[in-house]
Amino acid sequence: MVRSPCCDKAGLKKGPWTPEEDQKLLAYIEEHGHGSWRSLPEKAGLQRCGKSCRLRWTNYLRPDIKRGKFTVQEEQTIIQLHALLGNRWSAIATHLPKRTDNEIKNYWNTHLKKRLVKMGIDPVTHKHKNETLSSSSGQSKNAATLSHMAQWESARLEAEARLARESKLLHLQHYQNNNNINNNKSNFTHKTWTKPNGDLESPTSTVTFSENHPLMTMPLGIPTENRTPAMIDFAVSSSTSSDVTLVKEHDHDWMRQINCPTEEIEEGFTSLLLGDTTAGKNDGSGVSVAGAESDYSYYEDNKNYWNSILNLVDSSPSDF
DNA sequence: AATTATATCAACCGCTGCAAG
DNA sequence: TCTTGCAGCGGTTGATATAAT
Repeated sequence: MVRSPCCDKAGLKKGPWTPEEDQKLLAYIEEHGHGSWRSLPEKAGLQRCGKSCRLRWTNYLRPDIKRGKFTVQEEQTIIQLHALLGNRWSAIATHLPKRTDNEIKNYWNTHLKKRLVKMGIDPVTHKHKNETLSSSSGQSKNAATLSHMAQWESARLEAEARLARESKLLHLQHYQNNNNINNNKSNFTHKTWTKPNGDLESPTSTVTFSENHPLMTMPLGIPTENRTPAMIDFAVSSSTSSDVTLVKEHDHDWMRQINCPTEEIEEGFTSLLLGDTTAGKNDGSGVSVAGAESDYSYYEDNKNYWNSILNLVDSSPSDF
């Protein structure tokens, strides 16, 4: 199916947005919500295609966007999630709710990727270059495990995205209903970007609806004895929750390096990916188990492990 | 001060997935 | 089941800013 790009339409402006255009777009969305992006430009009096308007809104004008320098913690989160998810920027962005996928992508390409390369780490595989060459059987096994984990994680994200879409639809209906009843401009931000409980919500976030669905109902309060150190540390890296204290309960080498200087972070994460038993001591976390268990239990452990991690992240929205 | 190289990031392009008809 | 239209995603481009020579 071949369609000509919407922006090919004669008379439509391209390129940088002017303050006047920004104002028109903002004013329209504040008044009516964006509705159909396709029809928005005409209604808003803009000589732009809907796609351009959507991009301008989601990447720049949205009121809940955090701009400026990335914090070390944000960098760490991006690196960790990139190792898990690859170039799935929107998925990564859901864990950094105030950052846009475009911003994260740019930051990765201009800063983080280069930094990893400088350190001799392949930014695609997150492995040390020299380690990539030597592939022992143990490493192959870990690579296979990682692949299982990635597949599982991928399926989970899809389910999560689906749920988010459904929730968003409901939310939009809620907004529209409210808007019909009380078209009060000053309430815009609240009506559009907040959950019923009043918490801020990113329009692109898929992680803020967990309480509404059994798939995401694993509470933050996983019994301490059932948390793996990696789970705990990952949660710590993603939030400022009370889990912080738990780090002290587990003397674990891997993600604890989150709190170390940046140069050491990737080292630690790469160790995880490689299943480096020296860096990621096997303490039952399922991450760097050495050969004794069957592949099946291996898979099951990891499945539970990642489920726990993602649920922990889900239930502790980042707040940088 | 002028020129060139490099870095940054907003915006565009083309593709994919999904939903509705 | 197929077609169509739309939103969203990821890769890429190009304008601008900054640093180096």
